[in-house]
Amino acid sequence: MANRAIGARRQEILRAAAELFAAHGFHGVSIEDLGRAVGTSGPALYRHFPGKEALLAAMLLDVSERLAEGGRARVATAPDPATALEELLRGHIAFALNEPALITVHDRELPNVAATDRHRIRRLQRGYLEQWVEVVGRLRPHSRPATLRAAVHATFGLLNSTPHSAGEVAKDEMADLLLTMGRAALLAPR
Amino acid sequence: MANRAIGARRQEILRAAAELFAAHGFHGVSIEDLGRAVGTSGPALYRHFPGKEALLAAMLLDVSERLAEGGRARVATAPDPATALEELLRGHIAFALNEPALITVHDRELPNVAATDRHRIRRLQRGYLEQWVEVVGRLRPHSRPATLRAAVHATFGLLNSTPHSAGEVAKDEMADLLLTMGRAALLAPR
DNA sequence: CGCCGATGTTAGTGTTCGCTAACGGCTGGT
DNA sequence: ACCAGCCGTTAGCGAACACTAACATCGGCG
Repeated sequence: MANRAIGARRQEILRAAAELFAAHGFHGVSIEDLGRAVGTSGPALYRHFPGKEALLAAMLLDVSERLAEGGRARVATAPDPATALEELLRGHIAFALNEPALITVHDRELPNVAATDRHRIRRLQRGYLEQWVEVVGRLRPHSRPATLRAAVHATFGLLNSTPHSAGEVAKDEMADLLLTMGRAALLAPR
Repeated sequence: MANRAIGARRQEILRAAAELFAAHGFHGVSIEDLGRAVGTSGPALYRHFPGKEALLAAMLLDVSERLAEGGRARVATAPDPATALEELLRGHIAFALNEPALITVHDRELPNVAATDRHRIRRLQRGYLEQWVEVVGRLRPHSRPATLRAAVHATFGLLNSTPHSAGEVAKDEMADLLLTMGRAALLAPR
């Protein structure tokens, strides 16, 4: 069985596509560009994805699932809300630092996928956000849910800004910095 | 003199273009789309801008200048670093809340302008960032400049996330929330 | 050997894009 | 009245785009 490397090409394409989409935007990357990035030329991609839009959908679906699943696992094993928040922060920061291109595409290109996939992805994203809201809500019982949602969203903006300031600061220090800033931002208002 | 409304059409086009670029990305908007958004059809735009790219450049240049100039004015009249930071935060938040489309385009579409304009815009952006770094540096004298730059960048990410969570929370409350979160994030690490 | 599924190639199709060309009114100053 | 400049229009051009069609290569297995 050659199942060993099944989908290996797919993953390689997705990774390369993430870099290109992050750098130039979905509409700024052509099928030819995508092919060239993995050593083939153009239409070879249609052996792995039904189209450009479907490729983006697969990518966003994967990211959203990984974020939501990772968050769930971390929250489930945390003994208290404070630890849960700590874990959510660490998980998200690790993701943002290790796969900056994916994070960038994840919060920019949703409008470019077909309605069916878009709804599934949005539900996953909302589920992830609600995990955060619930945890922070226990630490800030006097804040309205709408306020909490806005605060969590703002925190995502903070954590996801990593790709734009890469390189200047070592990864470990950056992780510490983001953790401190994120925690302070989320818990400051009360 | 009809100088009264000189450039009025230009401004109208820029405003409409900002909305479209923010929603669909630079490459996701056609000249026809831009024309339709201001009631004309397509090539009429070439009476006001030499091309699509130049239109984006004009837009980004304007935003960057307004941010840098606004920051300079606010810092200059502040009696101490703490007040200066407060003013920088308030200014940026007001901008982000009042012109969310512009803020979005401002930190996404820089790569899409020609090299000459890109360099001018980047210098303005860097100047704005350095104003923040200098102010925060006085409040955190033990932090390295690189760390401060990363922290300020992350704060911009936090403040600019507004467009993505619009509507759920009233503008005034959102402004307060962002101010508190931004200040806490920037001052937390020491 | 022969076949088959997986994965690539090049050529070509219809559409859309940014932009130019050529032309037409409307308006305000002399 | 006339003209100059501003601001629109439609038609069309060449290039780039997403995608399809038809064919080639190759490894594993009966």
